[in-house]
Amino acid sequence: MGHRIAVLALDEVYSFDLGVPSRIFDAALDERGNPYYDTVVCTLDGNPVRTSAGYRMAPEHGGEAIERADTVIVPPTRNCPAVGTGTIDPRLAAALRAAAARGARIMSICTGAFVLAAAGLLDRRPATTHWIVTDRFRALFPTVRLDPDVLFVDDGDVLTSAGAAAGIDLCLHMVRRDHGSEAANGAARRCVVPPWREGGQAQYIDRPIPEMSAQGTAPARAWALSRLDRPINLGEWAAAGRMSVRTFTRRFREETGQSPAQWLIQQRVDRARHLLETTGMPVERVARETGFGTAMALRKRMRAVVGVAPIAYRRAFRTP
DNA sequence: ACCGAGCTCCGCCAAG
DNA sequence: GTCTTGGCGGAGCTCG
Repeated sequence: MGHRIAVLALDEVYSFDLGVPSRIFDAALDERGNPYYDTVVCTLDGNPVRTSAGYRMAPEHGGEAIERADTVIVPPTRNCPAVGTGTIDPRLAAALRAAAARGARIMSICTGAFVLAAAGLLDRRPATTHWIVTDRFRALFPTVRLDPDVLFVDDGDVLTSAGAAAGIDLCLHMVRRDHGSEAANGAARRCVVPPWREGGQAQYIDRPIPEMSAQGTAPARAWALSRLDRPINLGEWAAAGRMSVRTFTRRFREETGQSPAQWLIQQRVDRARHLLETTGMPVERVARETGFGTAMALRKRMRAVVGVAPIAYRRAFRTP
């Protein structure tokens, strides 16, 4: 069996967040259609817990699922004691610490980060949580390097994500990290969600629903994607969107949460990943086709965004 | 390792 | 009065 994931339901767990991991991970399939992950929902002692939505959830697994898991996921709960007092049930803390100590990955969604922090798993480490509880979190856990502005934070064996839907982004990110962007794209397609948003993207976007075509920067983004292999400077890009440079950059950030240049690098890296995974194209050529120009520029960006060099990325994810 | 030219981002502000 | 636009310039970055 593949990678085992245990989603830990605590009392008054939010049912939406509880359901996200199994939905995404069950949709991550290899080229033969076999699942990469084995995802189960459990409670600490195997007993039913209340959900936030007025029904009880009777799990088929208890603490043993946590002991076996390669990844443990903590979704948020309503009236979470960790948010109120900064403390949690000692048995819960012990179970999470034991899992981390044996090398399991620990991940939280939304205010689940309070539980990880209360278990001492985030001390002096970078993390995020829902933007609305930023002050509360800082007051309770001053040693955690909280970044309230991003969708999720991947610190290797500890991953935290922002409010609700950012859990989807983090799950997709994990699939991508483990099995490459083709696998993550496949899972996203099967779940009919957008392929992904990068972790660094802003939590708070003025206009979350980018209006279709209308006015706005959407047509300019499409234009950029159609000529991604060529250099694009801000002036001509803004002109393509029929706006001044100032208005263009302003609207762009409002609509995407990223600056135009950041977004462009993101798109180019995404395309480079795709080419590295699905073709044997030399790195120099991949760099040209993705608008980076030189292999050196591509290497630099890959390292910054993905953390590995192009060749290493291909070795890890090329499907024969 | 360093440097300078050029580009990007964004706060500020005046104009529509 | 309020909102949007876009020019300006400084800080910071990238590239050769």
